[in-house]
Amino acid sequence: MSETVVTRFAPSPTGFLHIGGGRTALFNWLYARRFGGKMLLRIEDTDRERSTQAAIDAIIDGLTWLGIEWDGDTVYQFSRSARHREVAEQLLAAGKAYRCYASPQELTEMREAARREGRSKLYDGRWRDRDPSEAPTGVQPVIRLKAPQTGETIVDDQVQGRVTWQNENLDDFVLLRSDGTPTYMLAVVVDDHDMGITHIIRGDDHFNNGARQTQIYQALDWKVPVMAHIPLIHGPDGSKLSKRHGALGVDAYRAMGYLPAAMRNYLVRLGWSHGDQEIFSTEEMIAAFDLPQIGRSPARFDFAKLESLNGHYIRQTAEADLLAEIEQLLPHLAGGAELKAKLSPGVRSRLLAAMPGLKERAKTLVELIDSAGFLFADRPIALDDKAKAVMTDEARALIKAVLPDLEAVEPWSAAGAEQAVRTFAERAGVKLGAIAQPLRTALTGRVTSPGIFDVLTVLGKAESVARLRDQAGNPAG
RNA sequence: GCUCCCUUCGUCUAGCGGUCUAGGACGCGGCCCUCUCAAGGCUGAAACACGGGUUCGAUUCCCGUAGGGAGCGCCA
Repeated sequence: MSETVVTRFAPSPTGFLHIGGGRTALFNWLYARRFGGKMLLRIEDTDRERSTQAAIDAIIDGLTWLGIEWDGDTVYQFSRSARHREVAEQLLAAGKAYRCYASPQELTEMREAARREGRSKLYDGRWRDRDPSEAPTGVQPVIRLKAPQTGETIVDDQVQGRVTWQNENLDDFVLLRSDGTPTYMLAVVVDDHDMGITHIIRGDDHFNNGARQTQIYQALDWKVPVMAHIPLIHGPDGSKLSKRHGALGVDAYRAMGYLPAAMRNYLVRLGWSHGDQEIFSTEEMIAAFDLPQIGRSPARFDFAKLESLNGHYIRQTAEADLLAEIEQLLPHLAGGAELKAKLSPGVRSRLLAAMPGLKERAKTLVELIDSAGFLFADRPIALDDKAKAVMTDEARALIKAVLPDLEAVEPWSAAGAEQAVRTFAERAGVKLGAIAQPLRTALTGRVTSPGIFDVLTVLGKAESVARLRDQAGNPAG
């Protein structure tokens, strides 16, 4: 009878939800879903100095945006400190832990001396076997685990394999601080146990902690959960992921115009694979995800691939959904508010009509919004530098010459406009491109845009003609 | 310094002793399509870190070397 899978995501609220945390959460979520289990969320806020409500909000927002849902109530670790203390006392009573009266200064000196002499910086166990009567008065002790000094501690990790530590290389670490609050090491074990966690999937940076935590489980005679330590994500140059590289909050990725589905797809393929498959719907990820396919080497973060994936998902998304995404994104963008104000029903329907041509060309939502700028620009249309170079005297002359043909198109349609322009080009003895580029420039102010006949259609006859007249040099009317 | 981990194209990866003249994807080059830019199609360049073993046979197993990473707090 196999037990139900229970995973957890346990971030410390000392900053935003970064990309590595997002992936860890995704893996936990996928694993739980795959095996019909649950994923719990625990906020590790035992560091009162650095934990903030803003960080908690950012983490929850980030997970929500990524589409990762957790089960049950969020557990706040700090609220469980009485229980943590209780377990520390229990260990003390059982002789599995002891009080250490060494002061922080004393320990610093110990480590410095160890370093000078080329010895290990581990705690030397100076209070391990001392008689309690020797305790100095007026000093609040910490409680340390009485860890085994011989033998070995084994972590049978699902990703890293079976790894063995010689116990002499592990020390008597602190369980309870002198102020009576638990350390991370103790709190994690107690909470994971009490919450019924069966699988711990977390970053590789916790791998060494895995051995220490195993010792706590053993001292308590509790069952050690299955562990899976996933490799960290590195920057493009292979070094630690820094802010400059992409160690941004997931909210930053939203602001850059990435879609949650693209983000999930990119993240799931960072360190995990399923044969040659690159594109995964959420259902496919859940169906295929498992621990053995997680690689053991760190992956570098690559914006180019993320962009490519994002472009794919943008193209896959229905026009109306894209419009909704854009409207949700606007408040997160600089200058988004003014743009939002311009979204009248008329502009929205224009945007919707132009969307097929727009989404084909955009790698991010921000690019999409930018390329849609001509739809709500005011006349006369401002030309960018490349557009100015196109707008030569000949170009103006061509626009002026084709205008009457365009004005004669009735009813206004892409097909009608196309026929008029093609016929004109033939008559004038110029290639279609020679007339299309000036038209595009006059209509959009840019040298790239969706197909010119689509632009004409979306803008409508009156607006198109007016914009063309602006550039042809003829004042309207 | 000590402990632990990692090493296939520039990047993400497939590969779990012979099927590898090493596959896919992103990126890059070329061609096609074409009103621009994309998208799409075709195509090209591009990798098993190095040195020893084990084996009839190593990208795959073992040991070194080099390089990279993580940890060594009364932080998490």
